Amino acid sequence: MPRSAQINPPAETKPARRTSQRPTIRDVSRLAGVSRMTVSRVLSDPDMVLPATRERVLKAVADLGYVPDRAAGSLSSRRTGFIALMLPTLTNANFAAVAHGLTEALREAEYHLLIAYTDYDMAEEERQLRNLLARRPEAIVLTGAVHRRTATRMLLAADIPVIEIADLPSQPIEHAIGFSNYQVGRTAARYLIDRGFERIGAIAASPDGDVADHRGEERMRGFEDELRLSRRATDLVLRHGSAPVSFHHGAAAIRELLARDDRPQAVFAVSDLSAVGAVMECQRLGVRVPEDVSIMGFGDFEIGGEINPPLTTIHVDFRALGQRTGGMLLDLLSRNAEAGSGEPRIVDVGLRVVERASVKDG
Amino acid sequence: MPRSAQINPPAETKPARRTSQRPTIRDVSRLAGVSRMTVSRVLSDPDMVLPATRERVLKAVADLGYVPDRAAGSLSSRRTGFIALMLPTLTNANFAAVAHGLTEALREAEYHLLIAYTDYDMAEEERQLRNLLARRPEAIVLTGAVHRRTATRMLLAADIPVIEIADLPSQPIEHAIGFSNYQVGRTAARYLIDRGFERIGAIAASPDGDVADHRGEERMRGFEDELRLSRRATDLVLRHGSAPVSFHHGAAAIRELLARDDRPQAVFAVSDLSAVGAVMECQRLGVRVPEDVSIMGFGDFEIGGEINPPLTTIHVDFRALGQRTGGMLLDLLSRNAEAGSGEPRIVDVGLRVVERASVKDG
DNA sequence: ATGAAAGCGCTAACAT
DNA sequence: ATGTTAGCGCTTTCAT
Repeated sequence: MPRSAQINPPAETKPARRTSQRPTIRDVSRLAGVSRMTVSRVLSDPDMVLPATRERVLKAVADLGYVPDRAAGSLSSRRTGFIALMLPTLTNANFAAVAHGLTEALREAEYHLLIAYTDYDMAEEERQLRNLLARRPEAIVLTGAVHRRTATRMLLAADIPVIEIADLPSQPIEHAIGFSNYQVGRTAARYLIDRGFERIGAIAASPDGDVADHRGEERMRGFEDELRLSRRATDLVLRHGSAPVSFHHGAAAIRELLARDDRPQAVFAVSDLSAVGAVMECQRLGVRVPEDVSIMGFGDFEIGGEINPPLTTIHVDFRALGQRTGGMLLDLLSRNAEAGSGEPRIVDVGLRVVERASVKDG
Repeated sequence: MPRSAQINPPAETKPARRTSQRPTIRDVSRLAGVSRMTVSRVLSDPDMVLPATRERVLKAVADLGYVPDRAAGSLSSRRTGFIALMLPTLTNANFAAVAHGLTEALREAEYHLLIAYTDYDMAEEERQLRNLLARRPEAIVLTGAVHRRTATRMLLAADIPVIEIADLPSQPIEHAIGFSNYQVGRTAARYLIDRGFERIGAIAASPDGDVADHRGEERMRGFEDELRLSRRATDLVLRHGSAPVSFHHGAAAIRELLARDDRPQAVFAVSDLSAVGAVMECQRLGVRVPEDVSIMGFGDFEIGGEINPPLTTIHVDFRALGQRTGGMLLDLLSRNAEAGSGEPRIVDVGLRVVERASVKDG
């Protein structure tokens, strides 16, 4: 191929006192005898380059073990390929499933998930949010409903698509995809009332300062509202310990409830984890489920279906939620390239009672 | 403050046709009437700047809602603040705990975890690895022991600290922190042999092409070796279904084992998940644990301690593993700034049998 | 089909 | 204590 016959060295010969030893696009271009742009094209849009040139470049890339630096690419192209995801915790099967589903949906589109989690702490949410935004994600996904004002402001200022998931907020920041935790509570109460129970209880964590499970509390609010509407007492709704709940929580809470004079006939647990813990504790106490007490959970965790008796629960498809979020994201990001980002989208994925054997008729 | 009296506009006045609306360091510098470097200093090393100047800059930052672009910063400083973490899956409580522990350890040092997972697929590991390296992490943590050759080569070429975790590889790439899965198997077998059992079985997933649970298979190898050393038969070691295992796996596998003429007296499950599933299935079948069959698991998942009878298992502290990895990382990255990175470090966090009620003496 | 110039938004290194 | 210069490693844009 013709190379310019100038006396001064061409650009790609420019020496550099580099700190790192990793090859750059310039090293590849020199080795292949092309300009940096040609290397860039081979890597991003191979058909734009003559096959012969392309092969030469590809060989140079392989020989050097060249891996492009996305930070540099992002800076130039203004596309980072990051999607930010903020979760309360990773050590919850349902949230982990969301992350899993999302990653899958985004994998082909070459987006990379940036995960942060808050440990149910709103101050931490704000800190994490700032860190995330510094990475210039092209969109942000977070568990919805309650944020601090400054957090909301930062979100708005970022000027990227925002999707709130899991909890359907009454005032979404922009897009939302999830279900109503309030509705979960009402549904659970309705279900137990319809089974004919009179003394109905619940177990949840107590709301506690900055570290709180707002989602769980919403479920309890719905639960109590529905009880009241049916003229049932709400004094068997127990707030015990602090979030996040787990097996022990349920065990301790059911013990407390069973010790009461007006022991409940049926109990709704804020999470399957608590519910399973409660069932296990009943086994140990010789209290039969559901004959002596019916127990119902939320979240449809795998373990719930495996215990004896299997747990009646309320199911939300978190993995599908993650995948749908991924779909919406892809759509948002592609049409963002064309026209205005369009209307906020609110999707209720709904919920359903999964009837198993831990609840009988009252 | 004195500004140069040149006719051409000084640098900070330079107009830019920017695509994005987000404020840059230049906007802040203009508003505060200082140079960009001063802004940079206020944000990274505030004490270096006069209090009065600092306040002015901070106000400008707040007024504009300025969030620095880390991609640009990384490019310039050659420090991305990323640590890469590659896991088989996020939907396993123990791996999630590793991620959790690691994040905690790194949080203060302002490192950001880049998580990828392979779904136990080695081809995917390679793809993910390339994506991760393109983000120029300062170190990489991965679940150890088995990698493809090209993956190992990429890791070496990246010239950053590599820590293999969970599984202690026989030939570590560099640093390693974990335990020996082979030893887990031997320990389990030894424990059951010492309890006096003769017919000892095990349940695991069958190794299956590219998608395989090498760690689980290692455990089985150790288990079988120990059985042989004690002249026990290994024909009750059952490979059933495919990884990753869960409750159903254990239920199905124990059914198969119990149906045999030479039904085992004791069974080691490759994971607590399988073990719990097995115990639950026994409950349903009316097979008493441990009277009719003893069951032992691995991983010490929370649920194992909650069921009836509580599960005897082998414990590895994954969260501590994550935290220790974080500590090693911090140390490696700081001393990397000083001298050579030093010797490879291999840490065995060990394991211990947690004796509960699901195993009795044979 | 390929290349040259310019610049993305920062910070290291060297002034002053 | 603060400013200036010169890039970091890419991609955009505009030539050719």
